[in-house]
Formats: sequence, C-alpha cells, structure tokens
Amino acid sequence: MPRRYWLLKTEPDVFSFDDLLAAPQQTSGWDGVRNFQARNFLRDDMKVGDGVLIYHSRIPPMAIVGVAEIAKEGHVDPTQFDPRDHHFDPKSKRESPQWFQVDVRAVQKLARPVTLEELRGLPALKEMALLQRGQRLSVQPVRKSEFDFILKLAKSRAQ
DNA sequence: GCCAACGTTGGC
DNA sequence: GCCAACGTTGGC
Repeated sequence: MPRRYWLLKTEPDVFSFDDLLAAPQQTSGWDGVRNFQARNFLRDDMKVGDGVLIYHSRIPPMAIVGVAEIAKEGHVDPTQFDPRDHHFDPKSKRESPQWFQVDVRAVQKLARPVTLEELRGLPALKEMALLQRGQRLSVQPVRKSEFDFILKLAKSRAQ
C-alpha cells in the first residue's frame, strides 16, 4: 500500500500547528471531528506514516502551515462520551462508538505559511479539494503531486 | 457580521 | 423516502 496524503483543517485559536509542536512527542489525538465522510477517512483510510498538511481555517491568514504524519490509526474519540466536552454526542454509545480520531505527529513547520489566496489559481492545484467551491470537509485526501507541489512552493518562495 | 453551501433532522 | 427547517462551516 503506497503512502497516502491528507489535509486536516483546524482553527488556530482552538488548536494550531504550534500547539501540535508543543505537545508531548509533538503528537496529538485529532479529536472532535463530527462529519461522517471525514469520520470514514479517519477510521478506515488513514495509515501510520501517511503525510498530512495542516491548514489553518477561519482566522486570517488562512493557510497551510505545517506538515505532519499519521502516528496512530483510527481509534475511538473519547470526547463523544464526555458531557462536559464541546464535542459530546448523546447519541453515541460506548458499545457502538460513532466517532473516531487518529493521532498526528508534527514533522515540520513550513518555512512560511502558504495562504489560500496564493493557492487559488495555480494550475497544478486546480483539482485540489480545499480549493473547490462550497467544500467544507475538515479531513480531505490530497494527491501526492499536490502534496509535493505545496512543499516545494513553501521552500521556493521562502523569505 | 453576513451569508452561501452543505449536512442533518424530523414531520409527514 | 421526500424535503423544509435548521445548524454549521468557513471565506469574505
């Protein structure tokens, strides 16, 4: 099975790439995802060693800011059972959990953020999920060509 | 803060 | 199973 590539969105005021770098072993559970399509990627498709782009949404500058990798494959997201947690799901039963997470380990911060604005209009990325109209999935597959292109972009125009 | 896009819920 | 109402995402 060849290595696959993904993009994970996060709101940096909630959890940023710097927070991931500061975590023990630079690793964190990617919990709180409450969308079935995204859940299926987390539970079924992500494998240890897969490459991950971390994207900051909502707070400007919206940008891809770092690279990570899958450190642990899909396992139960405990926040679904915690009534005090923002992501609590009263419909989730312990014997049949609905929501899953992976563990993600930081690999490197990009030399500079690659902004959404910059990504738009690049022919090499015109099919990238992040850039499609109306998309809002927080867990997205990324092509190897797109992953490599973005890493090169971050280096080539680094200040 | 606005609102388009889209996912989910629930009445029927 | 349909679909209107509602809630959320996330760029602007």
